Amino acid sequence: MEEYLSQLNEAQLAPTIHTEGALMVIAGAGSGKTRVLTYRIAYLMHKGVDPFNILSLTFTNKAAREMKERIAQIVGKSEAKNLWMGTFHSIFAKILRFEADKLGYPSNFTIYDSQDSQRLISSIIKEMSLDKDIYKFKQVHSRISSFKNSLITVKAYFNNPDLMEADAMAKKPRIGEIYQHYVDRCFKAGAMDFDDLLLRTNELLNRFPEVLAKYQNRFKYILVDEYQDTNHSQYLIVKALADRFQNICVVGDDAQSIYAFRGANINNILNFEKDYDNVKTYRLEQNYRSTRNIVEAANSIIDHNKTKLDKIVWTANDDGPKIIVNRLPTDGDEGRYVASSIFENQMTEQRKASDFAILYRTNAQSRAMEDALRKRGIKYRIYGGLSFYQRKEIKDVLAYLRLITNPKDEEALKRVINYPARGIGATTIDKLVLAANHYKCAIFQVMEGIDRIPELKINAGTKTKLQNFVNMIKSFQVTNQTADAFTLAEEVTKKTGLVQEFKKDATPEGIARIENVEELLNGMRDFVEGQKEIDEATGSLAEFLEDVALATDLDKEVDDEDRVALMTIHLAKGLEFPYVYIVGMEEDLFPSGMSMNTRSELEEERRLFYVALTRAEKQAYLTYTLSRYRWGKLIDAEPSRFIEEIDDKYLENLTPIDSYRYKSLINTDIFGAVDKSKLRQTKPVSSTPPPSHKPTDDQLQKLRKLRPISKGSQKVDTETMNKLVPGTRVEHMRFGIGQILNIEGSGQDKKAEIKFTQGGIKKLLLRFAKLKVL
DNA sequence: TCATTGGGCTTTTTT
DNA sequence: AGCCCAATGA
Repeated sequence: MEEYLSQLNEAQLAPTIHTEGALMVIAGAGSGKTRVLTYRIAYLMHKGVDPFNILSLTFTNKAAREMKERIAQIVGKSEAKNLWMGTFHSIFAKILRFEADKLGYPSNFTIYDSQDSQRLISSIIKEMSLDKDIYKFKQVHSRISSFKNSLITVKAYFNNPDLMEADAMAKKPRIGEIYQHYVDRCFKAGAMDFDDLLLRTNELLNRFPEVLAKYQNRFKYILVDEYQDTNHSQYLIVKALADRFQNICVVGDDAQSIYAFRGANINNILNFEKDYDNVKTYRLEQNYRSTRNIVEAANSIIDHNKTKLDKIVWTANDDGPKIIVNRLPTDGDEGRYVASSIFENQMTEQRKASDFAILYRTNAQSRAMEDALRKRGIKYRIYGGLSFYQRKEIKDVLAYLRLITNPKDEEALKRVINYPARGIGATTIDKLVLAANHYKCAIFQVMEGIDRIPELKINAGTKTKLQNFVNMIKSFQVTNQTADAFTLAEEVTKKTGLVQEFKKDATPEGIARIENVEELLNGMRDFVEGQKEIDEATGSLAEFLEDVALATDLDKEVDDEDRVALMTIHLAKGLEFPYVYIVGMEEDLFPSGMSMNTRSELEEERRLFYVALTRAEKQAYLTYTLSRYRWGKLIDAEPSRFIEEIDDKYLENLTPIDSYRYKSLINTDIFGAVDKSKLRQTKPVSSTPPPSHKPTDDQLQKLRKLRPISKGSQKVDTETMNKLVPGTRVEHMRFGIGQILNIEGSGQDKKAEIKFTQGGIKKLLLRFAKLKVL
């Protein structure tokens, strides 16, 4: 047996060497699933499987890179580099580039990021003269995105009366038309958005049996990490590719499913056993990462969820310190507390800055943390938020580069055609767009043939300006034939006047902008150098742009500087830190006010909390405030229900509970009044205590049986609930005024279907919806 | 056509 | 409080 396999425990070894057939690995937090995936691939290769035949889909590019490095250490670099390993988006973007002509796309198609998509949708809404207050571009985008992720094409949409009716009821009857225009415009621009990378892959595999066969035969072994976060579109791709050999291994943890909001379907993992023949399921339940206190506290949280797979996470680690809970007056104080606590731990425990992470629910919370850390002189790095490649100045440079590789790219064109200002104004652009729509071609093509379209009525001066622009781009295209990406980019920033434009601004921000552009150019130089080492890569501009489009903030190489990490909980998935501070543990923030209306949304927030807590190896801190700045205003806050849900024995409260402030929405009746007699009622009923050492199989069986499925502990005043009958007019905090159409379910699960004057029909769980009878 | 200003909107999370 | 966009005047 290979030496590396001895590093695995029994539970990890079994799925690692089970190479044939379909298997599912349910892996608790910190149970070593990455190790299983890595060694499994190494093992396959040792058994003689060609790396070309292995497809491994990961959640981030960083995870892929790290796994590849690890595998390279075991099987050798030259073998490992042939593995197909990456995110769904990056792997299938490569395949789509190769097969693009079959779908009528150019192989150098652009990838639109969310901002590009939203700008395009915005302009479509404007061109259709629709009310932008009703058709909000972000909402429309997310609606279209969800269609695409469910494989609902424009045609399918118009064939589905339910969907159309739902949009009509929401006062947005023209969503379908917007969708139609959006798809057409993307296609015409030679652009795919993020969702297209999956949708078009499905199209490719469905429409072309020979292509399907080719990739089925190629990918004899398929591995999917974070399977619980795959959406329907991804699910179908995997299913199609695995169909022939059925050598598929999916790894996931239903308790860490946190992407339902972008279409992830938890049923993919819950139903895996039905999808393939003879599925073998393995469980990794021993946590190696965290102290027992943290593991058990996390278990006590997830116990509140109804929908979950049977799984008991335990650890042999020490108890460790309790989770510290602290209440602070404001968000500023919260930041100062966290900063000084980090400072203290650094001193007393001799810890590096990189041993600490501050996790929050929303990016907006980072500011208070930053300020405090900066004042204390603690180095930090913020991940996510406005990522490097989303900054305006970077996008400006990239837009020129995009336009050079794909002149049809409409969003890139509109971004730079008059930046820096060259006298091509909105009127002219509108005319061009109109003509492009009319002739069903790209704007750039209209500009090239401007002399042949006299009806445009563009005056001679403007015409010259347009021609100069076209010629400039064309000359860059010539350069692109011979020069590498870095050389070209340098020329572009100079000749377009971008550099001069940026230099006009001498403010600190302006200087930072120039530095960012320099950093981008340096990054391109590194890229060109790096690509020379890879066989298939050409170091072309197109390749660089693809990497950039699909890069996440986590992927960016950083100097090895020792810094505290600040990020959202979503971004922290898969990472671990000795010390973790989870800040903003307040109702309406975490759980988010947007996610408290249905049980499933609330359960997702709870899983998010579970993810946050299980990032901690040694010590976790939870903080909340009494009031915090939101939307520029100081507003009152109350502690998150999630704090209450953890059994007290795992917590050390630095600020004992002040009973009148400590009210949770659960205890608030539907009229908003607080029933003080019920204040402490939601303390978790002590369930079967989690085992403190490795349980025997017998014990595990028993625990699984005893495990309560639902708590159903909150009582709601039935009398007030009974007032809510169909026809009642009610007011909701967020959705405004509406009328109850229907009531369903009973007791704790009673739901009302409500038609709101604005925002359409919503189904709300009465226990959580703060409804006022009118 | 361009620059400035004021108003409105934002905050859920991301490939 | 900050960002983006639209309206306004030069």
